[in-house]
Amino acid sequence: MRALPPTTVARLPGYLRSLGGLASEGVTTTSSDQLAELVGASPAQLRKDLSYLGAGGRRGVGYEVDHLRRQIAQALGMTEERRVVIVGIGNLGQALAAYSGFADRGFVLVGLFDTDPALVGTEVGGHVVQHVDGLERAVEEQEASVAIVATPASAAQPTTDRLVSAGVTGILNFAPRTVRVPDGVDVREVDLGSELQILGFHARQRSGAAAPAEPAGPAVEPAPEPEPVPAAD
Amino acid sequence: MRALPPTTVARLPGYLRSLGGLASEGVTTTSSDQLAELVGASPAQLRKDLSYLGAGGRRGVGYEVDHLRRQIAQALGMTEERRVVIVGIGNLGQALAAYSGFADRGFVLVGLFDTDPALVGTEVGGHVVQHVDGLERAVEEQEASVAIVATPASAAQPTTDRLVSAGVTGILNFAPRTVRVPDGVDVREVDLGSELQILGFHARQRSGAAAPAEPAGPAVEPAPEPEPVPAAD
DNA sequence: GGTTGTGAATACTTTCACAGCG
DNA sequence: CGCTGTGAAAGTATTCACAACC
Repeated sequence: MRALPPTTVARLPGYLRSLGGLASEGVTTTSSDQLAELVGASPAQLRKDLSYLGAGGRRGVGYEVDHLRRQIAQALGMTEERRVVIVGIGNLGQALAAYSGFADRGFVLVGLFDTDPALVGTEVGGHVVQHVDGLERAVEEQEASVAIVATPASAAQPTTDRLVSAGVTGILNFAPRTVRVPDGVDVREVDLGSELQILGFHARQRSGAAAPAEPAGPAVEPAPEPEPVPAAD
Repeated sequence: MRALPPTTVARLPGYLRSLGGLASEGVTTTSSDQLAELVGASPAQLRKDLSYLGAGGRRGVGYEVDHLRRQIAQALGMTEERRVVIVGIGNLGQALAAYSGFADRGFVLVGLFDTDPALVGTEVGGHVVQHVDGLERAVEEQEASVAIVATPASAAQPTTDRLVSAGVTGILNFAPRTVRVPDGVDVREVDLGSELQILGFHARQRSGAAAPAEPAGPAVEPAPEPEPVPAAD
C-alpha cells in the first residue's frame, strides 16, 4: 500500500473531524461501526481506508481515538506548517480570510492580495491587503506553498501562473474557471455555480423529467416537457 | 444507459462554462478535441459523457456549440426555475448571497436567514435578512427547493432537518460537518478545511515525506515529525 | 480527409465475507 | 466471543481503438 487512493485521502478530513468530536466527548476508543455511522460511510470502507494508513486497530477492541487522530493528521501533513496566501479579496476572499480553521489545520495565512486600490491597505481578518504587484516577492519571502484564488474568472489563470512560478505548489481555486498547472502542482476547484447545477440535475430527476427520448414507461402523468427557454443569451 | 453517471454529471457544468466561452467568441462548432483541451479532460471522456446525453455530434464535423449548450442546460435542469434560501449569513453567507451567478443558472434567491439579532433586518445582496424562526413558513410560501447552509457546525444538522421537513430537496452544505438527510434529498458538502487538508496531503507527498510506515513496534511514539525540508526542487 | 459513438479493455473503488487475532 | 484486516467479487469509471459516418 504505497500511496493512498485519492478517494481515501478525500475522506480523511471527515474522519479526523469526527474523531475530534469523539475526543472532545472523552471517548478514547472507537470502532469502525461507530465511526462509520458518524461520518456517513460504510464500516467496510472505513476499515479499508484506515488499513491503508496502517492504523493500528486492535481486533476485538477497535481503534484508539487519539492515536488515530495523530496518524491521520500526519498523513495529511498537518504536522508541518503550510503558509498560505489569498488572492482576490472580494466578498468571497474576505470570507475566506476570516476563516478561523487555518491554524487548527497547520495553515498560516501570510498574505492577502488584490488589485482594487480601494481595498489595498485596508485590513481584513487581521491582515493588510497588499497589491498583487508584490505577489511573487511576498510568496517567495514568506515561503508560501499554498494559495487560495478567489479572483474573477478572467484573472484566475494569470494569477495561477504567477503563483506557480513564484513557488506555490498547491492551489485552491474558487474562481469559476478551471486553471491549468504544470505537473507537480496540485489544484482543487471549488465552484458554487457547479455545485448548484449538480443539485439542479438531481432536482430535475426528481421532478419527473423523462430522459430525453425515453418513451417506454408506465402511465406517468403527461410529463411536462419543459418549454424551451428563449434560448441562449 | 438509464441515468448519467455521477462523474459525468459533475463535469457537465464545466463543459457548459467552456461552451459559453466559445459561443461568446463566435465559435459555432467544436470538436471533442477542442473542448477537451478547454476543460482539461480527455477527448474520449468528453465524447463518452456527451454520448450519454445523446448530444448529436456529427462525425467528421463535431458538435454544434449552441445545440450542445441547450442540451446540457436542460440535463442540468436549468430550464426550470429553482428557488433557493441561504441560512447563516455570516461572512461566508454574505459572500454567497452576493453571488451573481444564480440567475444565469436558473436559481432565484428567495430568502436569507440568521439568528443574530444584529443581522436580522439588515440588507445583504438585495435581500433583507430574516430570523430563522420563520424558516419553514418562508420555505413553504416561497416554494424553495434548494437551500445553502452556511451556519456554524453545531447548527448545520438541526437547520438541515428543518429545511428538509419544510420541503427542500437539495442542500449545499458549507458548514464543516456532514449532515444526514433522508432518501430523496440531495446534499453536497463543500468544506474549505477539508480542501486545504487534501492539498496538505499532496504537499506532504512532494516534500519527500518518508513512507508512513512505523515498521514494527507495539508502542508507537508520538514524535514522528519528519525533517523540515525547505523548498527543495 | 476528419470526427463521432461505442464496445472492449483497463483501471479504480466499494462491498462482501470471513480468516485471524485479541 | 467481537472487531479488524484483507483477499476476492462486484460495481464504476476511464481509456483505448476502430468501425461508422460525414
